Amino acid sequence: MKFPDQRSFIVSVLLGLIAFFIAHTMSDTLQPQIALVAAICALSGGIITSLFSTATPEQAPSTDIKTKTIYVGNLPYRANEVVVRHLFEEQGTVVNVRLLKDKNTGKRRGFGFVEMAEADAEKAIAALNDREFQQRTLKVREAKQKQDELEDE
DNA sequence: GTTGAGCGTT
Repeated sequence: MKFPDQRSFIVSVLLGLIAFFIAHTMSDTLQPQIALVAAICALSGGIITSLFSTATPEQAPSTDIKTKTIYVGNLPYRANEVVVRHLFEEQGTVVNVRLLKDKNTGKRRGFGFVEMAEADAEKAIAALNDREFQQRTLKVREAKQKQDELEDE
């Protein structure tokens, strides 16, 4: 039998041993069997805890899908996130949309990022790049990686 | 209220 969470198993064993020694040092006033019972209780308690802690190994399936971030440039300033999301949803499921605004003025800067599932993202890039959108020709590329994300891989 | 190449905010 393999423990899914080895760390909590080790912890439970250590707790059992500690409980055993504590009970053993007091065994002149206690029955020797009580020390053994205490150790078993601590050990089984730890095992049950470790089993429950790994009872939910799977996360939300939506966060498990491989997603790709798409750069969208040359957007009209008046375009909002809802409209952009709608445009990309023609090609697949949109996970997230971010249109960058100026930090100080809060005005839109005319480009943004759309996050989609990998397969949908490829489709969307091919279908929407150089496409007319509100009198403007969109620039749709695969986004460059952020600095923070370079460390993960 | 304006502008127009670009790759980054909670």
